[in-house]
Amino acid sequence: MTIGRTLDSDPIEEARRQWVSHGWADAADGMAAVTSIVRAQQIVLQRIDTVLRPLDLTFARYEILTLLSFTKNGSLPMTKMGALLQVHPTSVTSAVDRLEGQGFVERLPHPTDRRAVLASITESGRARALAATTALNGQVFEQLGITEHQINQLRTVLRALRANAGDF
Amino acid sequence: MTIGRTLDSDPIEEARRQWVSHGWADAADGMAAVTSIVRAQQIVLQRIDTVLRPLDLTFARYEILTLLSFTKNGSLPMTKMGALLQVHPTSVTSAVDRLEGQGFVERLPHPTDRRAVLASITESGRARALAATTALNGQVFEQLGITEHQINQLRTVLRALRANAGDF
DNA sequence: GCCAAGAACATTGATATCCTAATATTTGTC
DNA sequence: GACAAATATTAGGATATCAATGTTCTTGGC
Repeated sequence: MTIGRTLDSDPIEEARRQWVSHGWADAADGMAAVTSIVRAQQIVLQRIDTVLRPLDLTFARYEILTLLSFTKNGSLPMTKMGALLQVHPTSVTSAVDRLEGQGFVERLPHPTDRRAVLASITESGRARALAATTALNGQVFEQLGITEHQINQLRTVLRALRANAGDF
Repeated sequence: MTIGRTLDSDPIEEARRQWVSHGWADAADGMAAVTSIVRAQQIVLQRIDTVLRPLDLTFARYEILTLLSFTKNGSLPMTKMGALLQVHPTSVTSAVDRLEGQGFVERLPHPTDRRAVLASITESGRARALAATTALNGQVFEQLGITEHQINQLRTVLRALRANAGDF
């Protein structure tokens, strides 16, 4: 469901004007950029969830399935997945709980470390991941509504932001 | 708390390479852009929450307080706030519940529409909003770690994306 | 003008997710 | 061998979404 009807002006630009007139001009552009990121994430995640819902997946679970499908033998330790996907260990646990209940993943003991647990993708998990990727490619990733040049600007700038935050 | 240690390479670029080698080159850049947006939002929201936690606020509640502080008489109907901030009515209700419990907002009857409810900011709400803005400006909005030029690129591109999604 | 049907407003309850804190077990190190 | 670190989990709190509900307003047919 779309939230609210179309507004006559851009709320973020309006907020930016408020920042300037309150004497916070030095922070105005940064505030607008941050708010834009938050809003853009809401938009794309909503589209993603709409596409994934018929497949009984969320974006977090889709990311795990796809990551596992890319590995050599289809399995990774829980902690390793959390590190690669930048999510909390608890989120990995709950997501794998659900994926296991759906039959898309199974937990296996780590061969050498008895503390660790391997999450291993099943055949039906592979099939579902592929279906999800196909749907997302066609309905989201290729339909962002901005130019290829803008997409690459976005990637470059956000990579700088992520690098500065210590992401890699 | 930071999640995971520093990785040797960019996970998003790695995913992009996987996309290309699986024959999904047309969607690879869009996938990378979307994933970058999601990750960037995690980063900035985590910083924001860290700054706001000592002030007993979340970003959603901060947005409501700040919006109210910008209005002429410090009050707005619930629905109007939801439309301006692009959040669901239920989220507005729960956020105002909490703000009311904190004494930062009070509910007032709408003067002409008996269905509607006005949320009105209190004096302590104004003080808290100002303290939060000062903290966010100094510790987040002015410290994004990217250049002013990149900030403006980000605003421009994300504005196009939002416009295309029907945001305004 | 009157009234019934539909729309809008706010809320509640149910569900899912994420984050924080705390815990039990296992591993590694001095 | 003691002590610290790592791994995964559980429990609890907060938030967001969806579905459904009660109330009030608005509109269109008569």
